[in-house]
Amino acid sequence: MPPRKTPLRPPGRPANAAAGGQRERLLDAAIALFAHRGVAGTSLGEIARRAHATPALVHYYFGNRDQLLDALVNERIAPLVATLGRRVSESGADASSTARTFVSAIVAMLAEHEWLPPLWIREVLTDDGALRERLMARIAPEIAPHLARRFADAKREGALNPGLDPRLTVVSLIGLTIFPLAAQSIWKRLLDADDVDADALTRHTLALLEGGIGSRSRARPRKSTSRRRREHREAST
Amino acid sequence: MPPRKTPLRPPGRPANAAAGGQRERLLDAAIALFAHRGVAGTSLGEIARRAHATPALVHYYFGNRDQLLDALVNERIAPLVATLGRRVSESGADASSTARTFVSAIVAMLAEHEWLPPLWIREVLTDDGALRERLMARIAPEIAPHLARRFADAKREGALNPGLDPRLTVVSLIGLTIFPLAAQSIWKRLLDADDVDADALTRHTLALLEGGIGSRSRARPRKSTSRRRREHREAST
DNA sequence: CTTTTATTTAATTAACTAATCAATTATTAT
DNA sequence: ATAATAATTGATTAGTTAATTAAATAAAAG
Repeated sequence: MPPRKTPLRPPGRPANAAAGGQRERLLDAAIALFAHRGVAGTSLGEIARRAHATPALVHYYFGNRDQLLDALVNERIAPLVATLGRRVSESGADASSTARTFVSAIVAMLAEHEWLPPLWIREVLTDDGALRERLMARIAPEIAPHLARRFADAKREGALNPGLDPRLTVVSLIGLTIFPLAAQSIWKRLLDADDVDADALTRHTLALLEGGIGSRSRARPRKSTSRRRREHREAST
Repeated sequence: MPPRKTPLRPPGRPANAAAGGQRERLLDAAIALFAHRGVAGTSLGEIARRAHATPALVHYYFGNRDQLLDALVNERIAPLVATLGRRVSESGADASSTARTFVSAIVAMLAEHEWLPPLWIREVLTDDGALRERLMARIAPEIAPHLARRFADAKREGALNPGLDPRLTVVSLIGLTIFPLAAQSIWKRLLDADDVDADALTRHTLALLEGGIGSRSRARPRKSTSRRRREHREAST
């Protein structure tokens, strides 16, 4: 009585070649959906549907949601972070160049894998994010503390802006990169900035890190009202 | 047959005074839960329970989830943003002082209302966030474009670091403030930075905006033809 | 005393969702 | 060829949870 809608694909093992890489396709679908609607908001069935497969197949390959997440972290995220870590630790020893390398590398990486910023925001930044513990335990410690140590050393040697906290400097760098990429759709609409691409973001951010917000080449309008007492710094070039 | 567990409170209007401000308590509970588990991840029943009320009461006051969100935005978020907007637009006309005012004011505001950063991250930044459209439509336009215009003017007058994009400058400022506050629990743990409070963040961020990451007082490492010039001055530890 | 307001309990309605099984077919190894 | 294994499906089950409404009740306001 239930008229078969359209037996899209009959059961049984499919004639090979066509079916190549179902598992990877499932991972792709999972990533895309997780980035869009969050891990908690995505059912295994949806993942399957998006990959033109069935819920049972997801179960076949991954067992359950948790193991799916493990696979996702191990096979898709960890390698990216490892590469980033390698690049940063190979960068020059001085703090500024480390920071520059980090910014360029992370922007490039996030721009190439556009699913990563939203996923990060949702599932790492968020208190009950499904990836937070996994990433905190395994991959974040490879980069952040390392950077913080470098900045602390630099500060001790007087090579860092003395007003900065080395640890917050790490946080600032992440805020200056992940956040803008994750929020793209908002500010592009709000500020009419469709023309801005990853490269422009990198250049802008590097300029900010290089010289701060104000222009060095001009006499600052002396503004006595605020606490701008500290005119000790030499605006040398 | 079902033995009445404990009729915690009998039906009917309660002896007044004790019950004052149920509605506000429901809003408080909603905010706290939304910040923790997200709007989609919070049932009206949970909100009620946290406010020591019943699901039906939520319905009585707000009708449905959507109207609850409206109330939340109108009564709790919009006023905060309006105040912020006022402060920024009253700030001095030059770009640097506007930026400084924005940073101090937004950090103070977010630190005072700790539910706001996580809520923002989850429900505004996120593609399907429950607050995105509401905020984009009503309150974001009051601040961001205004700032962008100021920075654009400043750049034209040579009062802004010429490497900066005025629109991205707005984005950077937000990334430097909301993000660190939203991610506190992560970096405090990861970087062992429990001592850092909102004030320290403000100072750090203002210093970064003032002078960038490097120290001005030192001879810059002469531009060695490429960055391959990494001598191992590797400090201790 | 009547009406309105605030509040509860209980019932109704409406979904999904994850997980597992048994059946089915293709491929590979023998 | 045949048997074993791998890949895949549809169907079923059972568990969960949520929003909404209706009816009941008590206090407060008029």
